Amino acid sequence: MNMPSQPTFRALADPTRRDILKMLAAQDMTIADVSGHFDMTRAAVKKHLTVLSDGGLITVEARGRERINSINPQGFAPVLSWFEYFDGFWDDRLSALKSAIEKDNT
Amino acid sequence: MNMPSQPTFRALADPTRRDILKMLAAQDMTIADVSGHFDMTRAAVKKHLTVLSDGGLITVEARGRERINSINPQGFAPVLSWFEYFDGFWDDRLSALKSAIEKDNT
DNA sequence: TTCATGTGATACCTTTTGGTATCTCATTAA
DNA sequence: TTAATGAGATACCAAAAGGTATCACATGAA
Repeated sequence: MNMPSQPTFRALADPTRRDILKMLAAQDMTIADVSGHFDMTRAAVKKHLTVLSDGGLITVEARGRERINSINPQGFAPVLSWFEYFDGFWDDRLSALKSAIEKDNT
Repeated sequence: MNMPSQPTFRALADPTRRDILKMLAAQDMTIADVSGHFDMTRAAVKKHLTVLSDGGLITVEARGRERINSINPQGFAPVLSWFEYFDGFWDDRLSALKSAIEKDNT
């Protein structure tokens, strides 16, 4: 029943795709919308969107001749559950990790 | 002050490297130790360890002619803090996400 | 209908990536 | 001192990844 997590990790590995996810978190966008924010061809953006879709991180819905790309929160589950594996080993180190996150966000 | 997160995301993108991290979570290991668990050359494993080190996910300490590889919990901070960006957008969807994680772990 | 627009799909190119083979160096044991 | 052992470094290779260029197709507006 577990989704394979590899396509999701792979989708997150590229900085352009992570930027796209941030944009889609703010609002749904067509491919043309997304392309307008990057210095690359629409075809390249389309490829990134396909990878994101394969990773389950976005969903695509047709509306007329447009394709609405939306972020899919559930798609993050495989990654987050993978991280949870380590919780058991970090009983005492976990607080150090959390403070590290605080610093990183400063 | 922010560490660049790209090397970390990149390090996590490979399934072999994620397996190595799980092994190192259980116990520190030399390169030979890690290599014993995979059907690939020591040189290939060494490359993976270098990528993990570049991503800040492990630390390496010399002990005699051996190199002890240890997991570095703080190294996960850039990734976890990246995920936190989305929390603001998922105020209401967050519960759906969490239940999705539960399912994924079943 | 006619034409512009949003998208899909394919071929092609360059760089990166994951892997092997091989040689060398440093350290430890005999 | 002399092996044997653990590891680093380099060259090399095939496949995957990120990108462009280009053509085809469906939909909406005039």
